[in-house]
Amino acid sequence: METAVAGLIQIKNIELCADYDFVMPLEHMSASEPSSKLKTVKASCQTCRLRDLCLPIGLAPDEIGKLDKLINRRQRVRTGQHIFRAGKPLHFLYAVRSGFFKAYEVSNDGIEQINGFYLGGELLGLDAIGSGSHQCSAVALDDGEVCEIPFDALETLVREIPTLQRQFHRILSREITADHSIMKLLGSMSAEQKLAVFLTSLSARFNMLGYSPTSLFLKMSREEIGNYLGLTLETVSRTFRKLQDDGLLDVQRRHIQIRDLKALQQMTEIGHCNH
Amino acid sequence: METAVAGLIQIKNIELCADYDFVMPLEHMSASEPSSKLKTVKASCQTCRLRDLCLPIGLAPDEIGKLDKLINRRQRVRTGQHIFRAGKPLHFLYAVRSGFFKAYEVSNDGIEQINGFYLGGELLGLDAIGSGSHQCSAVALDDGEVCEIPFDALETLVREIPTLQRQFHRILSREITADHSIMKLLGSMSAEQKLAVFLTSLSARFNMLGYSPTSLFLKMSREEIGNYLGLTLETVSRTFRKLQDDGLLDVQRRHIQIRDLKALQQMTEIGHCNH
DNA sequence: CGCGTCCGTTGATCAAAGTCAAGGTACGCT
DNA sequence: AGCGTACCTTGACTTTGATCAACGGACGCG
Repeated sequence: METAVAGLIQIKNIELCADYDFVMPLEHMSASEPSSKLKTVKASCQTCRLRDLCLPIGLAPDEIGKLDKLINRRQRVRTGQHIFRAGKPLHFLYAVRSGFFKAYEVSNDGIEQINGFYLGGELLGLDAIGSGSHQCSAVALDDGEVCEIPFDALETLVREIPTLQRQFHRILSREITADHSIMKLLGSMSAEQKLAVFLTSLSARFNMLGYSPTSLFLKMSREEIGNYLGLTLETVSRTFRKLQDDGLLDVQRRHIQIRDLKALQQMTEIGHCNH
Repeated sequence: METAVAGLIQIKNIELCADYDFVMPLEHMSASEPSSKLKTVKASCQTCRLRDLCLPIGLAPDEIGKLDKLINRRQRVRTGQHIFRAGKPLHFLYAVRSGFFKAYEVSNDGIEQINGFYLGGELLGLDAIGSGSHQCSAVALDDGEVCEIPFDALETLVREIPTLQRQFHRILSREITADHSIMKLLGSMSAEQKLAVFLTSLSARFNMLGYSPTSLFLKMSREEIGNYLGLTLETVSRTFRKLQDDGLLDVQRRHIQIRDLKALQQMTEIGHCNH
């Protein structure tokens, strides 16, 4: 459990990046977001430690410079704050620099549906491009930072820099393939498999960001996990228990210690699906 | 039931478009596809009746001309033929001109997962952009035609024509939002709701193409519907029965006559979801 | 420090959909 | 025409996970 806590701290540390001055704190989200106190700083892909995971992959230094000029600011976001809301016009895409975000929709019957969780290096707001307004809302489940990318300017730059264009298309396409995996999960996996996929996916993403792949601190509740995986919160809880009893995990509420990552990954593949 | 058959015939008619000469029949898919006899013709967006649904939306006539130059051919595809296979490198995207297509993946445990069904005006192969090779296979469930769009050339043209760029990005983004709807469906709807969504979606798409929104001829088996919706084929069959007993449908195997579209659409929204 | 709230756990019960099995129907092929 | 196969339907039974309910621990706040 001490290690789990260490994992947590590590996750939080990603946002520490010394070489930027804070520009004046700014009330960004006006009336509709009374609790917002988003600090903004000049963003820089040049020195961002996520530049090999994010939009700038493969860009030459001068091209990254152009991209930097376009991304005017980096925003600090506190837990519980929204970066955008469903229905609002699309002005920016948001690149996650640090923290942990949830994208969700609320249907007119008032039921929430979580579309995904987003970590460092991932892009939020792509589903808004089709209609020009955000389909989902995005909220921080942990303190973090996002880079604000003006969409129109990005499209213009994308026309100038083929490598950037290619990368942008890749990102859009990968969002599609990721959704296809989730569709497979939702349509044909048992509760146990779903949770195994969920954990191994988180594990891999944390690992990519340089954190422990086995010591996870979950930023979301059991209910949110269940919502995302098509399960009830009780089933999520019981399934965590089951995986713990089988010796695959140590579960201490939101601190998850993966004891047997191999076995978890195998559960992901093996076809004891239903249909 | 006669009307259902009429619907079917109508669907097939879309591929009749008199003003193109058939170029020589061509063995397109070489060794791996022994049954292929794909005839190809010069494609033309200019005169395509789907130009307001497809990639050329909003383009000026001269811009459509440029797009035409790039899309070198239109291919006839017979029922059961593949247009591409998972694992093959991405050379082309395919715009459906007519017919009915299924995109699916087979995981290494041999289980098929259907990602979607594609009708006229829709684009196949978008999930290949991320990795550069096709993630899924695409097969015709009915005779039809597809336009072959060289992806590299498309990216180049997209850089030249902002309107085309915008439209391409919209299409990619809409694929994402469509997948999100399916995720919601898979994660939180009852069998009855799933089928209602499935039918109303098909109905709307047929309608958009100019066909009857109430008289559907399904090109896929119960098993394929179930696979897509996260149900077994038996449940699909029973649920069709239930909807028929409730007076919403007439079901004659694959001929579906929608008796109460309004009611079907309402089932789609109402929140007797589970979690 | 003590209280209240939120979140997670656990148990008992129930229902929806999966599984297994047995026909039935349409359609293509010889 | 007759046969065979693939697909669909229907029934009986089982199972997984949802639902309802009670409780317990952690944390924040007065």
